[in-house]
Amino acid sequence: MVQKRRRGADLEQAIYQATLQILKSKGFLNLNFADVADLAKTSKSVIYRRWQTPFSLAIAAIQDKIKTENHGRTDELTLTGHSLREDLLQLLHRFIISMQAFRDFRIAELLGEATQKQNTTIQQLISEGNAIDLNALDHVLERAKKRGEIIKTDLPEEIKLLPFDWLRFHLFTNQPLTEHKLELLIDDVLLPSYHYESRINPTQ
Amino acid sequence: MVQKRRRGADLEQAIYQATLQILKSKGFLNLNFADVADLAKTSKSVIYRRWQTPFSLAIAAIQDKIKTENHGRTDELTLTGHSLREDLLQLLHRFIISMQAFRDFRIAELLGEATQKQNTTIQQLISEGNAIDLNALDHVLERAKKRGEIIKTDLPEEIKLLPFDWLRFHLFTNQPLTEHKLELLIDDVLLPSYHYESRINPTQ
DNA sequence: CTAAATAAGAAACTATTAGTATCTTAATTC
DNA sequence: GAATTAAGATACTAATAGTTTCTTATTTAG
Repeated sequence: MVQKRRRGADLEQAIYQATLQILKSKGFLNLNFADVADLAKTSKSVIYRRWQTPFSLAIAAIQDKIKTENHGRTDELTLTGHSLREDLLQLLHRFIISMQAFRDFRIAELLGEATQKQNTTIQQLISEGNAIDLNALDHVLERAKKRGEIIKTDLPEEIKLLPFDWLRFHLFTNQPLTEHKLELLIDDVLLPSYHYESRINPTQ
Repeated sequence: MVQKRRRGADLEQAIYQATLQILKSKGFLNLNFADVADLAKTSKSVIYRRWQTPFSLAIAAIQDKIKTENHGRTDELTLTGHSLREDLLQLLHRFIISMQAFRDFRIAELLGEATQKQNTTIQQLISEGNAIDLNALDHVLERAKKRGEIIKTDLPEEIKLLPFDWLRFHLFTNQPLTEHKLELLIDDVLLPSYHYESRINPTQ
């Protein structure tokens, strides 16, 4: 006998898949429960029972994808570079790859809604992401220190997060993220910053 | 005799003012023609005759404000610093001030809509802004060069725009833009980057 | 100064759609 | 096998975006 009705986790997965597909094709601003229900071959009421708004559904679907795919966590990257530069390239390359997945879901559109609602889930996702990125960068800097390559590893968190912020900004504003830009960032900004000897302010 | 009906530019200004006020208080996502009409003490149809969507109205209102107030253009700033560091502080401080005005209008919410529509007006606004910022930074670097302070003025545009991008990212993600962060950016990133002697890649 | 043209403003109307409620029945549990 | 739970279908309600029509104030032209 064939199943006529899905339920529970099974059904939920179908809804998440439909949600992500619509996010990709039409974007968050055109995401509504009726379309998701149609695509997932279920009913509007089923979705209303589970989520309050298309926003919370979208967040849930994305979180689910992150959870199941564990998408390119930068802190689980095994670094094989023989220099700070190589390690940084590896790290930020991985970061870009994992970000591309989000670009597909047009999360930039979600951001507006999130800031409006002072959404805590999004804030949490961001700060979790930041923690992972910080960790990864610290690892890179430690390796460089051991190699005897650099002077500074005590940079403030804001500055350590700068490369990730900058790349995310490019993503949000739909500016292409190329390998070349990555090299510019590393050679012209990050390496000088991490190598810089003193933090004396030449205020004259 | 008192005017009973405003028209033309007069009326348009009233609509712009109402639009900006609603952007401030409720944000773009809650901007609709009916509310604007009410607040501007005019009629919905008057607005529909002029603009297609709340989005285009919002853009028009913001553009109008930029035009009339010429809001803190960084390229018209007269620099008085006696060092690169001081000039950078002055420039980026001014930048932050002018950005705050936009923050009030919650343009982050607009961004989602803009990226969805591949909006050219926004793209144009951004690239105009970039040109102004580049210009201003070049001026700062030139002054430093004349003082004999720095080595590099031939950085690629992407890198010259980095401080502005970073600050904008903070704005969009509602992270506080403090004077302290500005100093970190300048001391730990920009000065090292602009001073860095060689661009040899230490790939071993 | 008057007639014609233009555009503001009011109001009613239509269509869409978000959200809710109700009911039937499949699937699960006890 | 009865009772419970939840899926899925359908219909309903309320809100509102957008349109249309009409009246009249204001401007322009003769």
